[in-house]
Amino acid sequence: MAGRAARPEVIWARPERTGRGPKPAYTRADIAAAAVRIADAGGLDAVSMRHVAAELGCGTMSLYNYVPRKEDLYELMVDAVSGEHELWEPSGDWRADMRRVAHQSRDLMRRHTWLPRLMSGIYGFSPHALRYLEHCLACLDPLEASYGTKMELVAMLNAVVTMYVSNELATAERTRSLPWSEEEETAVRIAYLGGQVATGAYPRMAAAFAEGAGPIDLEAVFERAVTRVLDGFAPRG
Amino acid sequence: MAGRAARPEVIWARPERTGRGPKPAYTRADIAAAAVRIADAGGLDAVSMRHVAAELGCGTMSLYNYVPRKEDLYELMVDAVSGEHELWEPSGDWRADMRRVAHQSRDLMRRHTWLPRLMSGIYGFSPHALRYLEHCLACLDPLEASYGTKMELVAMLNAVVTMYVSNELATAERTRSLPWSEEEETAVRIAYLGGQVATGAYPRMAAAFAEGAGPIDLEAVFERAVTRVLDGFAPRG
DNA sequence: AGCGCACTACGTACGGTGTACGTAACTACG
DNA sequence: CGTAGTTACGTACACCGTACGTAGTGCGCT
Repeated sequence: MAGRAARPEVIWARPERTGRGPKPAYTRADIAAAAVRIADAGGLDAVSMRHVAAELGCGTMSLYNYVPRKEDLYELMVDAVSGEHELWEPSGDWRADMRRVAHQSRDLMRRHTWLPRLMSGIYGFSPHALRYLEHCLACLDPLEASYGTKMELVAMLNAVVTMYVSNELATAERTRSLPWSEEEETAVRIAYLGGQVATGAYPRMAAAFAEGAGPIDLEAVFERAVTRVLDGFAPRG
Repeated sequence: MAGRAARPEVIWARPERTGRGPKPAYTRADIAAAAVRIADAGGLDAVSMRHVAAELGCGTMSLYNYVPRKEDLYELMVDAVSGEHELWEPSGDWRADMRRVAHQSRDLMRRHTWLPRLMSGIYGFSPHALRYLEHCLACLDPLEASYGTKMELVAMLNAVVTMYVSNELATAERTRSLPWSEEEETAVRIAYLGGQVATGAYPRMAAAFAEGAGPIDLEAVFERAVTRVLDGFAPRG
């Protein structure tokens, strides 16, 4: 009758250690690290309670002492890799600093390709997320704007970076690990798209694809996107 | 030895009807509609092959004649609701038109709250997505820019709208359907956040929360975000 | 006309999932 | 010191995606 109390709390609010029973064998950081290791190696779908428990070397159900629901495990994972954000002394040039933040976020998501999928569903302010946000706000000190506006800037930058990496990964993933060769794959897609476009129903799409015949410079796309976001918040003048 | 040929093709490339065997009992639209109905009522997690099949009134495995993998079912769903986009004759004012597009996207995601979760993982250009894109490009005809730039505009607008609705839904979802009362929930969160902030480690976060004491006007946040995106693409002057 | 094949339909079965629940060992607090 | 609250973990259940086999159906070819 231990009253596991499946109250849907925020996991960060529940203390990691309540000095009553036996010492917990693992820390939240341990568990998060194990889950991250699995996700990095085998993708997010490989992250199951059994799998993580096995990686830790404990029984499956023991995990539930630390993590009330799997969703919370996800939160732990996001927080863990958020800790990889390198924080620096703000330079005084908020645009340069935020640019650097954007690049770091992108690198982070490239390193942990499951991150974009999880970012959309996370509510809470995890410890590392707080540190990250505080750092962004510090970088934005030179910008004359309300904190509300600064938060909007950070949110918008994150949205753009996340979407960018999602697209990047989606196209990259598609070219890999298919029984078809890459050329055949793209050929099939081109054929389909070409067929649709050739109906004449989508003249502008046709023009767009004709225009972008060569390979797209994704790096340049990213830089432009970041620049545009920052421009939108720069004081007019 | 029917060679079900689980080739990872694009579902839109495979013809809906190959005039050989018995007539299919359902169309893709039927299936998509059933799945959408289920997702609207019970959330995305309620969408299972068995469930959708039951809703259609057929055996579970019959579904696999129409949809090779569940992921493709998702694509069908996204395409189906994309068809709800109302298209109009471009007004000549591209900013106004894109603003309207943004509002429509937001309404669509509010109506189908599972959409944001799926949007991140969809690669292909479904029929309705093509129509939608073509319409956006038509609205952008007055804007003097390359099609590449216009595509970037649409992508960015979508990213921002999606992220906005995700946040909106996340906060809305949290206040609902918990054994706790809403007041208690927010109290717990405030207590946690307040505790973190009170450590003094996050002075700017503290200031930000102090500043935004009142309820946030989400509508205004959305308008500002859209405006900023569009401003970023307006010709300098 | 009639054969054959590609297609539909669907039941069964397998390996996986999240997690509720019960039991046993353990430790800090009253 | 007892006892309450915690950790540890095995078992069990409902559900998932889907591979596979079988039976029936009707178009296309000879």
